[in-house]
Amino acid sequence: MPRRPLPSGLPTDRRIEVANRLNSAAIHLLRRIGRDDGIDGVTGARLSALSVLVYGAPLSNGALARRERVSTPTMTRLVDALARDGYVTRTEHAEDRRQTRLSPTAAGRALLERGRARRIERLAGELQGLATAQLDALERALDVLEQLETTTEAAR
Amino acid sequence: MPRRPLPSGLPTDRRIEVANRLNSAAIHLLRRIGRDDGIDGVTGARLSALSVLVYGAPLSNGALARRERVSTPTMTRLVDALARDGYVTRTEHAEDRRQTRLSPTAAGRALLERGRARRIERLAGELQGLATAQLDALERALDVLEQLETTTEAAR
DNA sequence: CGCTATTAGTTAGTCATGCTAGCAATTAGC
DNA sequence: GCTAATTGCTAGCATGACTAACTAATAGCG
Repeated sequence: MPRRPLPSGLPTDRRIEVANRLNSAAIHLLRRIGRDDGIDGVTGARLSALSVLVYGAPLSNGALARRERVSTPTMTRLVDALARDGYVTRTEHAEDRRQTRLSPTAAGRALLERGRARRIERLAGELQGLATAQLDALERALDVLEQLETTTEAAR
Repeated sequence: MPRRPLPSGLPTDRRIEVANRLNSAAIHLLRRIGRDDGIDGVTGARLSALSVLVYGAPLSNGALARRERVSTPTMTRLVDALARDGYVTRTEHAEDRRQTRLSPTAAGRALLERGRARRIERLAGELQGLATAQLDALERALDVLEQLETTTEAAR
């Protein structure tokens, strides 16, 4: 948890300072909410992939991997786990049998929509103590980060 | 990258929505800036630990683990890597020889202060296109997240 | 038509990070 | 001085990321 000005007091560029803080904040956030989710077994990476499916199904493995910015083998394994746990189904593509059509199951949708995954509940619980203005601040930053993501994506 | 309102349009609690977005944003952020950093070999978790040391050295392994909220074995391994790469030194504690005194080297400080680590450079580069108001928004959210962290810490 | 090239997905093997359990060394307490 | 607690480390497990290489299917071209 980097405290603001670096101790040596160098005129560190503001963007670098924000970058350092973002790095730590993201790591600490994910650590706090944990990576295994006991009963439902839905870890962060799996949840994130599932959320994309809920918004945009059906998608092929490759398309989902690109949206999530991971390699296709990585996505294969994430989908393996989600399918094993009954949150996602794989069906054949009608025209191109090389592809897999991925879709969320009802259970998969429910998991996301009701914030049922343990890690999300845990995080939401932490947010409970925040004032409305602070929640607003988080939302505005998320808008920026998500926009950053799409522009970065466009540029690749 | 969860697009805002869930498709089914359930009156999902606002905190749960923010929690979902935070989860995905953190995961995507860390993925984008990469996890191995080639030449300098300084990954996210290592950088984060190093930054705590730069602000608060000397610390023992256990104290650093507590601040970073990881187990002591995990911290041992992070410090192993940092020491191997010359960013941190281990010395004996004068009074209690069970403890290790951890301090950053000059190289360790430089890495952080000048944003030299690849992942930080990469992230700072992405931030370059942002307007001042957007950087402000990020900073305000980071204040909230960092405060959240200390309060959560107090409650454990 | 048939061979080659491309594309999609999966499998195999590697590395970084987390964890818990258990050990050795040291310090503290009775 | 013996026992208990603390500290750090080693070992072994799981997840999630990657690249390389394989299989299956489709597309393209002579």
